[in-house]
Parts: sequence; structure tokens; C-alpha cells
Amino acid sequence: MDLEDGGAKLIDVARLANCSPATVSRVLNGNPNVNKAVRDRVVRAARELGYVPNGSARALRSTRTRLVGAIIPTLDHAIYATMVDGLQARLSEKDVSLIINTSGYDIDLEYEQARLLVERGVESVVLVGSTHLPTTLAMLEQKRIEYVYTYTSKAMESGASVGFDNEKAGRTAARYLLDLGHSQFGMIAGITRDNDRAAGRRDGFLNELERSGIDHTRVPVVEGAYRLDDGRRCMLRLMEEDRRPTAVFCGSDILAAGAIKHCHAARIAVPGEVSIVGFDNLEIAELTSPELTTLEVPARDMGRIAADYILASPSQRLHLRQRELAIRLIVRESTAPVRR
Amino acid sequence: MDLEDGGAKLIDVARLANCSPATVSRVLNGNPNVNKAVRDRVVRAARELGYVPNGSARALRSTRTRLVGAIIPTLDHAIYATMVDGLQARLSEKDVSLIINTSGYDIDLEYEQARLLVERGVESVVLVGSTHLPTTLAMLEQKRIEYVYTYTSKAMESGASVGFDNEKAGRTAARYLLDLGHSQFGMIAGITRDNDRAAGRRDGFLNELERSGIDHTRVPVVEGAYRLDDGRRCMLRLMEEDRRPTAVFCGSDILAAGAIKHCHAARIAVPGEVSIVGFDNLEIAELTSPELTTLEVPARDMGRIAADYILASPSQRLHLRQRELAIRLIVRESTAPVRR
DNA sequence: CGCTTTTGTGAAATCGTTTTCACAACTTTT
DNA sequence: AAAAGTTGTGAAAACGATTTCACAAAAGCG
Repeated sequence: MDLEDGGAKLIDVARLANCSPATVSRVLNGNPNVNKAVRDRVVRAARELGYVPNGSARALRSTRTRLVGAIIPTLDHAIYATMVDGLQARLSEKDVSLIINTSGYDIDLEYEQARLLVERGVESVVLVGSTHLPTTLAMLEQKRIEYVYTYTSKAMESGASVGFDNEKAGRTAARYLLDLGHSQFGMIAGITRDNDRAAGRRDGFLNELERSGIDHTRVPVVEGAYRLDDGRRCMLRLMEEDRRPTAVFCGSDILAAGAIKHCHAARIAVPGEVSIVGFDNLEIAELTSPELTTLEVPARDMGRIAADYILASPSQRLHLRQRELAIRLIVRESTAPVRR
Repeated sequence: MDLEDGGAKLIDVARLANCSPATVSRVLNGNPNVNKAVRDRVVRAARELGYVPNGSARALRSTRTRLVGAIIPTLDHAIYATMVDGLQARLSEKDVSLIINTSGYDIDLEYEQARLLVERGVESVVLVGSTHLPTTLAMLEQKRIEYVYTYTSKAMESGASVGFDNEKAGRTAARYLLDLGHSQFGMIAGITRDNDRAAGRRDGFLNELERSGIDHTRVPVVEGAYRLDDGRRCMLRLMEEDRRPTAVFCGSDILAAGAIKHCHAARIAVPGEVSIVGFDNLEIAELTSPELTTLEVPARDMGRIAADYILASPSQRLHLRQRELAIRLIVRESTAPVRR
């Protein structure tokens, strides 16, 4: 067996199988109009030579790359990592490869990354949320690249979306806490700048409170990055308010876990003095004490469903353009009726 | 501005800039031998047409794809997600794209994925651990594709590696617990099948005990998947032993967190009755109560350093082939001297 | 001022596939 | 048995860039 430089090419297979390159190409692409005998010869020749097709050449000629791009804020947050895991798993079942980029919540950087993805010839792009540069979307449209929003269910003029309604989720949290009899609220939100999801949760939460006659301008809202420390710091701030909240909604389980840690340190009883609701239902929600009441986000499903959309034929896609997933309230031990 | 089908190509830019395709190519690739005036015309023309190069064509002709592949067990485990995050961040600074595949700890699937990566023309591949099919490595070598092992520091005949010594880590845990005066041990290991890292930690742990005169065959070792539930179940099993261990080493913080949960449920005092050591230093290590003593794994650094290796020139690479990172013991509250 | 070297540019070949088109050899239909 | 349709195959063009080579013009040299 030759140890040639780059390895065998299609024409070498053709020579060995004693047929034309066209025929080899047909066999490799499953074209049925090839004589069984020839087909076998080709397959054997390809195997013998350890032939691996050149994807670039194939992509160039066929204009199909079987490449998908995803631009997410970070892989350091489990909800995105899990989403990508689901996405990748489904795509790779169909031999579609996933290029992934993290933007660190920076939509300008996101644009640069989208540009590179376009250059690479991705056929679809998965985005997170609905806040993007207009140029980013324009570029994708101009190049006829499918794109899918995740983590949001807002109806967009273009592009598909698979996610949930962040405002509704915020309202759900508010409703639940109101029903427990609370009237003093606080919120620890994620950084809302360029983050429609964090903003949506906050707005939904405040709106629902307002609807129940609570002046939302008097509800303290502090923002923190998705880190334990920030959760702790934010909770400290909330507890310094004149009227301490008895119920705090956090934009992420991480923030909530930090908040609980602060309460431990400050000897504030949870849920005795303050009820805490998280968001995401990460694994850590079962590790805090008390265990965390939270809203479950279907991260893996979003990835899978986004993949299904991408893999669907253009005609099937029409039915799948908009997909709102349910979020569930998971009641554990960090919430309780207000104490009189 | 035309809304043509696929968008402008290089030759269109050439026409608009009134020069040859060759010159456009030179400008786009930063070749310095181009007159300033022409260069400006080309840049302007490209911008005006919204020109985006066709990566496949470029890759085909130049045989450089600027594509890297990574095959990891899963993104659902923070240590891998974080590693990939670091890897991607560094690579994208240099406009290198990362294709990622998850193999679910299955080395046969890993081979299939490697094959697809080769077909896509990746120039390097990042692998996890040192357990791989020989065919996988042979294929990469035959195609002259660089590969980097992570999470291991074993000296391999070929390929580079960046990681740490899992056995040494296991010994460190054992030493620490021995020094606290413990003599009854147990271990909750990750699934060791096809997982050299999990096996290494276990072997190192048991070897160090043996060296201190403890018959390692009498140290109960149970294996669990990296899930809270498995940690709980495994701890239950250990605590049913005739001689209850007073010190348990876990192959992952997740398992350790599960173990602690079991102890809570079973009213076993940690660290009063049993000391627990985790592995990874995930965020959750600060969330358990008591907080978890653990070994810190430099996940992000591994990704970054792997990227540096990949981005280095062939001559620089020689110095970087082997990189062992330190792991640190982080002492928190889940461990204490043995009780008499 | 002629001779070599450098600089800037374009024409054409090339990368490794897929696709289109043509065509021979069989089948089926009428 | 002639006309029409299938089937299986190959030759050659095409995909969109980069690279090689050639060559004119400008610059440097003695």
C-alpha cells in the first residue's frame, strides 16, 4: 500500500476500479443507476485505497457543504452547552457538522463570527435570542442562509424560532409568588443589555406584579452576571432596602444559588424570611439547601428541535418556523407562603 | 445594488476594480506587492459588492482550511464545555473555526466523527484522553493531521498532549486523606471503561494507599456515571460495607455532591463521620454543604493551550508537544481529621 | 547610459469533485 | 421489425478561488 502524500483521490479510485470518475462519484453518492458489479468494484477500490473524499472540492462543485454554524454567548453556562449538545447530536446523525462560536453576549463580535461562518459556507445558523445587528441578519438573508433563533419565541419577520416566552416565564414566577401571599418583591436579573431574554423575564415579572396593583417602580431590580458571586452581592443589595423583599425572583439558578449563599452567611432564613425562585433548573437547583424552586428551561429540546428544523426540507420547514416550548415551574423548598 | 442570487464573486470584484482576479486575490490575502491605489480600489469594490469569499474554493486551491475539529465525550459536563470554550475563544482570534463533535465516551463513534472531520479537511483535531481506536490515530497520521490529547499528560509516541497526570491526582487525594489519619477508604469512580482518566484517578488513589500499607483489594470502589443520582446511589453502597469508610474519594464533583446528598438523607455527618473529596472544582463545589474539598482541573487552560499548540508553526510545536499542567488541592469543609 | 534587479500585474493552469450532456446498448411498445 | 424508451457509462465543463509563470515598467547600479 502506497504511503502517498495526501492520500488517494477520486480519480485513483476510478483507475483502480477501471471506470470513469463520474461513475465513482455516482457510487459514492448513492446514485442508483450504477451496475451492481461496477458498484462493488468501486466500493472495494475506495476501501483499498483508504479513499476519503475532499469535502472542499465536493462543496465547491455541489454548493452543499452540510455545515451548520451556531453562535452562542458562552459554553460556560450549562443551558447553552446543553442546547449545543442536543443540536450537535441530532445534526451529526445526518452527517452534518457544527461549527460553534461564542460571542460573549457581544453582538458586534457576533457579526464578525457570522461573517466567517458565511465564508465557510454554512447552510444554516443557530442564534440565541432575538437581539442581533441588522447587518448580521441582512447578510444571512442576502446569502440565503437559514437561521434559527433559540431561547425566544417572539414571532420574527424572518428566520425560524424555537424557544419559549421569557415574559410569560417572568409572569409565571410573579403569579406563583403572589399566590403565596407575598407583597414585597425584589429581583436579581441577568445583565439586560443586548439580552432580550434577561430583559423579557424582568419585564414579565414586573408587569404581572403591576397587574396585581403593585407599583413596579418600587420593586428593586439589580443586575448581575451569571456567577455565584454576583448572586451573593445582588442579594446583599436587595436586603439593604428599606423594605426588605420577602420574595426574590432570580434570572438564573446561578444567581439564585448565590443569593441563597448570602442568606446563609447573613443568617436570613430561606424560605422563612425570604422566598427565592430561580430560572433554568440546572443541576445545581438540587444542591442548594433548601433546594431551589425554579423554572425549567428545555435547553436540550431547543437544540434538538432547531436541528430538526435545519434538517427539514424547505417544504416541511414552513410548518416548523415557529415553535414555542412550554416552561415548567418546579416547586422545591426555597419558596413558602408569606409569613405574617 | 444588485440582489443577485449567490452574491458577488471574486471576478466581479476584479471587474469593478478594473484589475485581474489574481490581483484581487492578492489584496484579499494581504500580499504586500500591490500598488496602494489598486489595493484601495479593490477593497472598495469588495465592500460595495458585499463580497464574501467562497471558503470551499479557497480551501480547495490553497489546501488550507483553517478548520479544527474537536471530539469530546459530551458538552453536558462543565469541564469539557469549559475546555471547548477556551479552545474556541483562542482559535477564533485567529479566524480558525472549530467543528465540534460529542462522542458520548464511545470510541467507535469517535472514529466515525474523526472520519467526517478528515473529510471536511480539518488541519488539527483535539481529542480527550488517551484511549482511542488505533485506526483513528492511523487515519489522522496518514492524512498528516495534527492531533492533541487533552486531560492527559501521558507521553504518547505521536501527537501532542496538554493535560495533567490523573494518577498523580489520585495519589494526591490519597495522600491528603492519609495525612488526616484515615485508614478506612472508599472510592466512587467514574465509569472506567474506555476512560483512561477515570481509571487513572482510581489507580493512583489505590496505589498510594497500598504504598502506605493498605491492602487495596479491601478498598471498595464503585463506579457511577457523572450524575448526582449515581453519586447518591454509590455512596449508599459504600455505606453498606461491613467496615464503613471514613474517607471517600470521588472521581468528580458531581458524584461527590450526590454522595453528600446521600449523607444528608441518611443523617451521616460530613465531615464528622465521613470525609469526602471531589474532583474538578466545578462551581457546585461551593454549593454543597459542607463545601467540597476537591482537586482543581485547569479545564479552560487546557483548551487555550491546545489552541496555542495548534496555532503554532511546525517549528514552534516541537517545544510544545508535551505540556503537563498542575492540579491543585482545594481544601474546603468536606474533609476533616479522622475521629477517634 | 546600458544592464541587471525589483515591483506590479495579468493569463492561464490548477485544486478534486459533481454535473451535464451525449451516446451506445438493451428493453419495451406498437 | 421499426420506433420509442431505459439504463449504464464516459468525456468534458464547471464550481471559485489561488498559484505559477511570464513580462512590462520602474528602479538601482557601475
